[in-house]
Amino acid sequence: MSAQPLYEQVKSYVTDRIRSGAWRPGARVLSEHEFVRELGVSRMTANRALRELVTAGVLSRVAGLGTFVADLPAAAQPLEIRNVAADIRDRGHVHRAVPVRVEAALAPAEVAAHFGLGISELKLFHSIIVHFENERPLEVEDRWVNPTVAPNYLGVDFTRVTPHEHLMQVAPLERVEHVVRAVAADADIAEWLDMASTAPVLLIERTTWTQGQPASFARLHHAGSRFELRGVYDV
Amino acid sequence: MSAQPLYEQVKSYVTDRIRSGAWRPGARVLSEHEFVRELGVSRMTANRALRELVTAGVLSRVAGLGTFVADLPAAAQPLEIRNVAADIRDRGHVHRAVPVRVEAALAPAEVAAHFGLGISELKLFHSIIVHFENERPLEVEDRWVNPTVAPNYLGVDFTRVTPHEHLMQVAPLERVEHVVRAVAADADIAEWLDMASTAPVLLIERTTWTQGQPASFARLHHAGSRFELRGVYDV
DNA sequence: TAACTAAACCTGTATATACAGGTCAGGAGT
DNA sequence: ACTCCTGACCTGTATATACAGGTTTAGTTA
Repeated sequence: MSAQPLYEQVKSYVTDRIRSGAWRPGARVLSEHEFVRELGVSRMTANRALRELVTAGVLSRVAGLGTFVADLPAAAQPLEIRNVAADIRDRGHVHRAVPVRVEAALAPAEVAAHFGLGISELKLFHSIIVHFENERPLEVEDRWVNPTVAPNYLGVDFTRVTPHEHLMQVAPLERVEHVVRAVAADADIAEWLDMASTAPVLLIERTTWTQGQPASFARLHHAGSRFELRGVYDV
Repeated sequence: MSAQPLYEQVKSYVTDRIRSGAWRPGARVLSEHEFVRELGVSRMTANRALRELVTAGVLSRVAGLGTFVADLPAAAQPLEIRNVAADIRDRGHVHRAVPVRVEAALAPAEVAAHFGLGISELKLFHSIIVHFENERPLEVEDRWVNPTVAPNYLGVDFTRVTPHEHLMQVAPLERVEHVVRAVAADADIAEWLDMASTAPVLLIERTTWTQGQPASFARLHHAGSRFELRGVYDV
């Protein structure tokens, strides 16, 4: 029929009016039955359009009351954390990974805490890998891995497979948590990232769980001058 | 009938198998007709469940081929940027905003660029506000505002209304862009945030558009030791 | 052998219908 | 004046049905 599906046209009908200011936050939008009368679509089509705008955060609905423009469209803006290796290749640049350390080691207390361990005798797998973009260091990946989840971790060739890719292969991902902070580089990080000591570093801490147990805890250090996170929110 | 809607049960049926590892990334999941036969639901119910898992990034579908477990469930992990004032109050703490500067001024070149202006004669509105959490400075909000969008900006009492709240009131939000970086504090920021000069700062740059034109460009400086972004991804 | 075709799948969209249950206003009864 | 009930309207879920169009395989034809 037309270029766009009907339910997308209904969504545009709503978002156009929100963007133009005709419908302001908190205002009531048409009911499903009103869309049926006004636009000549079926209720199920109107329902799908409105439901999808709810999951997108644009509208909010109360059964029995009506549908409303969401109060705070900017309350929580999403940002994207992406895979570094894929990111570099997407930019058309050359990615190279250099393993600095691959070992079994006792985790320091603050790392052990992420695995739900106390001061433990258990050795974890530990890897430090420097990721280069066109031969400039971009990220230092300092990762601790639960040996029961990835028993062959120490034997992986990390110049060809990233730790994340290996973990995804051996165990299904169940939950990922990220914390982003700005910190000062310590001596090691500064050297690996080829920058002045105490220079600002964008640190992403990523904890992953699989089948109910912590699988991996990674600290991703990025040179502040060479790395940024981006996010765009439309409508 | 049961506690959970049918389509949610179908979603759980799928995510349970993905979490357990029975269905791995790239694997084919049941077709809609197979769900009808296996689970005794209608095709529309199966369709809704699978469609919602696609928008959640868990599955991917190809018309004519089938439905598959998404290859990279961790390809792009969402992070949340939230409203500072609301964030502080959500933690049960006291928020106080102190306007340091509210003026009309010529924008420096790198700010003017965000408004699509060259080296311009046009004065923009400019505000610098320090946000305190329990009397400790948490964020310095350095914002430039398009006067045509918010003509009364300079008259707002920023101890009571945040600039963001005022902008939301006078103009509908159309697009928001964020860039997150780690930078070293300059002398002013360090003083306002009560920390050592050149200490690491988590900088969020937020540009907003309304009705096709740039409305506001804000630099949100956060003490690295006191601020973090968090995001959790499940299933 | 190579090219075309038909059948059997698949997802994507759109509709009519049905029932459940939440919310509110107004009227009936105490 | 107050309570209760009912009816109108709302969203939420579930189904059967229909048609369009993509993909693959098998079979047929040139």
